[in-house]
Amino acid sequence: MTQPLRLAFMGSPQIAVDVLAALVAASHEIACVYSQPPRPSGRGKKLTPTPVQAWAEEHGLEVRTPKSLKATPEQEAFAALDLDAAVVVAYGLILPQAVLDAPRLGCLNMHASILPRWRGAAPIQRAIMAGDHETGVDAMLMDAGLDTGPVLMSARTPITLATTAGTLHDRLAELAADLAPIALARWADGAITPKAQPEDGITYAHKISADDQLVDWSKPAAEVDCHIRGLSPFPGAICRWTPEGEDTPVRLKLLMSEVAGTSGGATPGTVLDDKLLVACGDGGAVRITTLQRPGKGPMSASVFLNGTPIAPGTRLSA
RNA sequence: CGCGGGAUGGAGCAGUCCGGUAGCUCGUCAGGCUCAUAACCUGAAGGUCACAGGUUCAAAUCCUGUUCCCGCAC
Repeated sequence: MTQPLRLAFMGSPQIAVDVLAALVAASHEIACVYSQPPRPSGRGKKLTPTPVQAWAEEHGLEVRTPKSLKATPEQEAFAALDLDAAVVVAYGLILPQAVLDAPRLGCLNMHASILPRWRGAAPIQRAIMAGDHETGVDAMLMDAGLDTGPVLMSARTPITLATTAGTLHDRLAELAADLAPIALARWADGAITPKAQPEDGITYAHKISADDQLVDWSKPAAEVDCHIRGLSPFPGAICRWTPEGEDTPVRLKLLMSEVAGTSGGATPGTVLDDKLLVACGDGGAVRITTLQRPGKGPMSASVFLNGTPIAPGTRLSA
């Protein structure tokens, strides 16, 4: 193994914590941790630090939470750390050129897709939603573009019909935590030649919007299923259901499903049996197996239906 | 004080507005039917209705306070 390196770590969500922990375990010196500033969140709208900040403070690491790195003083403070390298995982801030150039070995980013596919904010969800059969983690050298830098190393993992954004996230976090120290060490040793990303196959993983959550029943069953799994458990695929005898639709969050049966020509969105088999657009159908309603936690469909039967013929909308 | 929902046998819910016998679906247990079953039939067990006060002849239900849980927002 190589010499310990003097590093800065930049990241915000849980997946970044796993990588940070791996770097600490690999005996690198973490000179400073950067994370997004605490935001009002959680019930009661309390100011909550990011998972990375919380973890770093627990482990006695210095934490900085600037709103932006555009200001010269911030950049000078960063340069003054006199770093070998910075490791960036889902930080959420743009790194100006001055920051990218400051560390001796540059800035390494761990990205949760096989680039150039799914550059951007939500690669995990987008890969499942698009029906990809494989994804992975890339370690790459950052440049000024959005996830455009040359790739150092990759780790791949399959996506199956049982994969959700949640399980995939955990799997990729593991891979990223394994890969980061290795890629860093080999890069520091000069053992890797960075490989420019292919020109072909570029896609962008745009942030999930509220509209992206809505289920479009007119799509083929397989796509509806991927859509549901790709947004589970967060932020969740949404459809609306109007209980019998009421006017106001209830927002249902669909968390797990499987392709099953046929629509028999029924209008997409029609419930076909008493176990939440829903007609889709290609003559196929999807069975909802886990769901959640407002004010309640996630529930398997059978449990949900015990207290809230939904009759065949009921129409679900987006 | 960000907004909102909730606490009722083991699970999910109704009942609360308009106080008066604890209800539904499922599970569990026993028995039956069946070549057989997660199917079907019959029966049974299991609840201080979150907690504490108050009003009342009478409170799951009305009033006051408390605790705990959850959704939205990320």
